[in-house]
Amino acid sequence: MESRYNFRVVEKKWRQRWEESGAFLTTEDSEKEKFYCLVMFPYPSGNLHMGHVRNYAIGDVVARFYRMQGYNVLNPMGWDAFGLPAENAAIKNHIPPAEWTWANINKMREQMKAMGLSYDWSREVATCSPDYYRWTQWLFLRLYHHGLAYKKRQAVNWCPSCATVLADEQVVAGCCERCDSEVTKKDLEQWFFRITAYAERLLDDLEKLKGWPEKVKLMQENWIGRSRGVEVKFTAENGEEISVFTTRPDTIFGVSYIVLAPEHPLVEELIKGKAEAGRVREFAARVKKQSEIERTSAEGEKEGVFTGAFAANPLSGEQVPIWVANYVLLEYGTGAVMGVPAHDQRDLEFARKYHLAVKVVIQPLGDDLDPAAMKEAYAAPGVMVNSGVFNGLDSEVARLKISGCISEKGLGEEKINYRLRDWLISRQRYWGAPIPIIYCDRCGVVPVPEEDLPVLLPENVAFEPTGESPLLKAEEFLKTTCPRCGAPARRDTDTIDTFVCSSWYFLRYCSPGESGRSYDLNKARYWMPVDQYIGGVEHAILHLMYSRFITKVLYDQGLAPVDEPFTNLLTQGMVLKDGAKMSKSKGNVVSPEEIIDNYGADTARLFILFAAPPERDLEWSDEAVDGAYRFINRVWRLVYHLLPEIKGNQTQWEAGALGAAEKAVRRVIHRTIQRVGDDIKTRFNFNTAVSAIMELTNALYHYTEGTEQSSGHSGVLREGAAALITLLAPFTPHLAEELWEAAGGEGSVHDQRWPEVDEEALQEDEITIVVQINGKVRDHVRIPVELKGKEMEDAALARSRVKELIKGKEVARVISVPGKLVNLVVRQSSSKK
RNA sequence: GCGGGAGUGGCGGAACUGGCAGACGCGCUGGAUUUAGGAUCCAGUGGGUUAACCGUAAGGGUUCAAAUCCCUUCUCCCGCACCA
Repeated sequence: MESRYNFRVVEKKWRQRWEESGAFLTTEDSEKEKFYCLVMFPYPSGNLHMGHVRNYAIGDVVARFYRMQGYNVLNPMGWDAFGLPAENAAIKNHIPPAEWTWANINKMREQMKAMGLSYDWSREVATCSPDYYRWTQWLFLRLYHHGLAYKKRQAVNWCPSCATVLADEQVVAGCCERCDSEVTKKDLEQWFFRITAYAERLLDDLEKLKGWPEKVKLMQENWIGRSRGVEVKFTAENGEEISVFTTRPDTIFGVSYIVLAPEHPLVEELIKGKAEAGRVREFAARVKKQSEIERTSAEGEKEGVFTGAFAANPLSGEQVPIWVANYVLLEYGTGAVMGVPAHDQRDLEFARKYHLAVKVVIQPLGDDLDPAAMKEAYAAPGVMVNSGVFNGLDSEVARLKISGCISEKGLGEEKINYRLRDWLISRQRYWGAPIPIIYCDRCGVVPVPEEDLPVLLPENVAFEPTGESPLLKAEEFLKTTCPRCGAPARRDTDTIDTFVCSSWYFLRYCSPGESGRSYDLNKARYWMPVDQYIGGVEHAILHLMYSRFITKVLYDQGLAPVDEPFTNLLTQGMVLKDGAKMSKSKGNVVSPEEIIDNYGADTARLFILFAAPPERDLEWSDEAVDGAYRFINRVWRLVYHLLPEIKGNQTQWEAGALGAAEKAVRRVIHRTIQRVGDDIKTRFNFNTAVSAIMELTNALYHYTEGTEQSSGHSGVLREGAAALITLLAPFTPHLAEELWEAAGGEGSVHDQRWPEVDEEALQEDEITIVVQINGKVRDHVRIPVELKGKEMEDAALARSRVKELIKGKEVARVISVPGKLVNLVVRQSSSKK
């Protein structure tokens, strides 16, 4: 063993050995309990960034830890390899997307390997490989055949820069999630997945996900957005029925107008022949042109026009004017709402602006609302007024009664609405899995038969900077024959949203080599669900909800062994530098390659795990990296100096015969074993786990330097060194492996069992407790551990310092907490005494 | 606006069920070693007139005891954004 640690040599040596020995290859083993540890696979941009390093370092600690706990651990890695950057590179540099992507994959795989991650590389998958996307296409067909994939024409989100459509989830604040350009609307015929059919289950099953952060569940809950209410039919003067959705049927007598979305199909009927027709059409045209942002921004001015038509309130019979306004969305509910200005803030604002009636139908207790003076709508419960037979009722009661009354009389029905929309999965891009659909003039839409999959992406295509998908011009791809009638037909030129590719990869990892099926259900049954999933919060809605949806669909068809894919979820924070996310434009990027070159993978891993708990953002610090590096060298030196004591030494000791210093060290050793295990397993607090290991290192240093040798000395050192090395193994695997070998350990440190806590070693005879006077710490006292109540109190009162401080005072009360403290509550003694 | 999270030394962060605030690390100060620097080792390091006291965003409360529980306010971060 060298006296100085040479990470370059050592890290390389062990990576080679692990690879040669297949140390991390995994197979199903019914004897062992499985643990599926998964980090979100990356898009192969070609370069690992610090966020990746953090993600994989965390995952690797978890995987290695559970392996040492005796679990059969699946820890795979792969590539979310379809996507726009490959196409952009093709346009810019004339490199085919496949070539570019595979080159990046090879580069990133090397970078990952340099981190010393314990992946089973034999299970690697890439979504752009035909062996994989064949099954993504198969998945599409499964949905298609079950009525869960359908095509429809509608105004969809269009990103002009990516020249493709986007799902609602991929539009962030009116901009493209990927490139930030402003999203516009385009009328197109597109493929959708009927995720709304699963809205209720996606919502209800959130409850099953005990191991998910509340925050993520809440985000999904809000996104799905369930609301219970009633659809009520108002009748227009021309006899047309207008359905409106409301969650507040109790306010129905307060309706003073009806509003339709400008795109509502009934608008044209209503304005036919009316003087207002021109103005309404003009208004509707203008609103449609508004971008998503203008239209939906909260501060946006509510605007509307009167249609000239009226409708009858189904309960009161009252005639109310029908308006068209920009704040009503066609896609939600029925695309029409009832306006109740007195009890809804938006309606009040609208009513004030256009001088519409305000009618109070719910009075707060002990107050009297004045409709003419109201500045804020009253949305809380109260007593019903101006509501016919419902007057005097509590509004909460009235809500149910009115709702019941409406459905009984056939005026409408109770309904649950979701904000979740169907998932638009068509993309007008080349670099994705082609949608396996054929259009035949005779047969119409024909799915590609499963045995004809994959529909291969043509490789001989030209990329031009027009933004148009090259598939549109790929004649040999386009032209095909109808599988049903054999007539000439053409293929769908769109590709499948890459989020579909990534919503089943965790199943593919269970049996990645399968060529005759998407995956082996028995193997999936063994491995699924993922026990620990780790990734960024940015996927809280998109990827995580899509994966849940796809898993449920497969489950319902008997194809997946579970209906929720991820048991536990850890969402890691970002890596920041100078308080901001690392980005090229800010020039605050720290390259993982450089850090690994200069300090080694173990240092990089240790720093990142130590600097902050995983859910929180992590501030990069060059100095702290030095600190991690120093610690690693400190451990090396410690073991180097202990080598003569520990190597080949088999001295045993009688526990009772140990000296006080030896007992103290053993206590630290076993407390550390306990703390590190707890921190990893129950709290993911790798930072405190590392700090505990640092304390152990310090304790061993102090023990070797400051103590005379006594009984059990070498044995205790050996125990301490072994614990230190094994506890470090998940964090700094190369260092641990080298030290393990140097210290004469058998086999690989990563095959060792996690050390057991010796409860006896934790026992203390004497402890220090705190003595408080009136809640302030005034003294400490050593007492036998088992002392309680009165005895503790006596020990405290026996202290001279305590005596001094309470002299002439009366002890009114004593609180003693065994093992912790004694608190004496004193006051000036009364003169009567 | 609604929903969620956070606020602790010079810095990153500890403090698990209310029980010694600041573990561990960085930085800093002093010392040892060294021709020197670096590296290493040891000691110290919340403020404070060095001892009372004050200190966990601010103010109030509950309690023998509050970073931790309750109320009010402020700041920052994240998500949703007219969802009827």
